[in-house]
Amino acid sequence: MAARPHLTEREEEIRSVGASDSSRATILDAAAACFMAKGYAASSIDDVARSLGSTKGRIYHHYPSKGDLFADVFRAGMEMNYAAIRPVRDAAGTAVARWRRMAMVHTRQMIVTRPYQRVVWEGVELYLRGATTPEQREEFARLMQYRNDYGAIFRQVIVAAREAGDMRFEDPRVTEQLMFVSLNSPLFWYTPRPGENERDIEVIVAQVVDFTARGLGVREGACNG
Amino acid sequence: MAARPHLTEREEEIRSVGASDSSRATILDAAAACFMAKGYAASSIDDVARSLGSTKGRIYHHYPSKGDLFADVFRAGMEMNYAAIRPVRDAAGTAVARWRRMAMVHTRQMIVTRPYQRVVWEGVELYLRGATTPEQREEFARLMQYRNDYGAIFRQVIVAAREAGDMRFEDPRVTEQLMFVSLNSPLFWYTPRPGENERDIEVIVAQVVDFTARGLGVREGACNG
DNA sequence: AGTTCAACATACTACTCGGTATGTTGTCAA
DNA sequence: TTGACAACATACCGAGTAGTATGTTGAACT
Repeated sequence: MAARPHLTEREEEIRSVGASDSSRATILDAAAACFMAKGYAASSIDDVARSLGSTKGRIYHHYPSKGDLFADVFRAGMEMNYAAIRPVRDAAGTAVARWRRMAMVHTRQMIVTRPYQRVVWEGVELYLRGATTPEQREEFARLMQYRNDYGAIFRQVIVAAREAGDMRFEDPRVTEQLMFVSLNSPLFWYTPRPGENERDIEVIVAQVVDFTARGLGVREGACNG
Repeated sequence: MAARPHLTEREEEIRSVGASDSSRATILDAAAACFMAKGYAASSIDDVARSLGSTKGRIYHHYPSKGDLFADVFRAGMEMNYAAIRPVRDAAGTAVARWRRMAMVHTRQMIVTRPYQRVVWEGVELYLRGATTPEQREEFARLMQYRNDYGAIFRQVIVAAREAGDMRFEDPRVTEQLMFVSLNSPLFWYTPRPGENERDIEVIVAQVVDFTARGLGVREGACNG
């Protein structure tokens, strides 16, 4: 009988924390949607709360400030990206083949988790513009580091592909920027159509990745599987 | 003696209007810089005025509202783009050669007139998000038309190049988006270095255009001049 | 049954910002 | 010299907003 209460205690602790996390996740979704729709500065906490049918109290119970809420959406978006490319980043095959799979997964992410990814984009801009309070600046710096590491993964792969003779480009830094801007571009021009299915998305993803692959100078016939 | 006063009158009218326009141009520059630095929503009229060493009165004397000021920066940015590509858009040569010159001029514009072009970018986003008042919406609609016409010029050229067998891509609409996102990308990652000259900019422009050209499937050896 | 506490809602404050109403000044025509 | 007007500056108002302080409630725990 000593183990049961202990187990139940942990179960309920998990369920309790899970309930709180569930509410936080709901807030996070609403915040992502609101920040995407109106941008950070034009979005008010009341807007987010209204879209939830709640009031500010709920949000300030979970987040100390608007900036922290935004940062958490940023973090969640980046974690989604890491989780998405994890299965393919260490897969077997040539560097260019790995890159192609990573690029497709990444681009699909931009479409499927668009609200979060637009917050990531705006978060990067806010940081680069220095539009952050000193306290938030170090948290944003961590998130930027997180994001730069993600970029470095791609950069390593395309540099390896270039060394293997399967890509050709000049400055890796500039090329990384061009690559991400291309792969991320659905953030700005993709709008979900009613009755759209996964096939339609795959068609778009293919075009985006093909364009970017050619831009990176992928050798003709190198891994078109 | 009848012609002299008339001439002087016109001269002074021109000088007078020119002085007013000069003040407006100064305001426009400051507004573009401010909107670029902080974004539309986070920029206040007082911010713009402060950066001019003036007060709100000066701005509201020339512009009826913050939105109109923003729209005028938008318009000015687009006019710069039209003026920049005018000499090359109707030049002789193949479509792909015309495209390359247009692309280089356009990309250079993104770097040289960056504050204005970032406002153009944000203006497009504001319109697409519907973050405009009903009155401003029709002015923004005109500006969007203006911008879409500009995009159509490029689209016609790349479609012609494809028909000539010098490019290969699928959906022209998607491809146009990808092309502009690539060419515009210096807006987001270029930062002027101290002591940078025109050569350095040309190196960047070349990389951006090369990447985009390959992305558009420009045939190997087709116009690398 | 009573206590505690998480998860909110409500009420309020201090402050910013867009816009307006009005005052001031230099300039130019008559 | 004097009105008129453009080009601002100054003073002010109302609306919205981030953040806080406090009230409320249902559920778990004892």
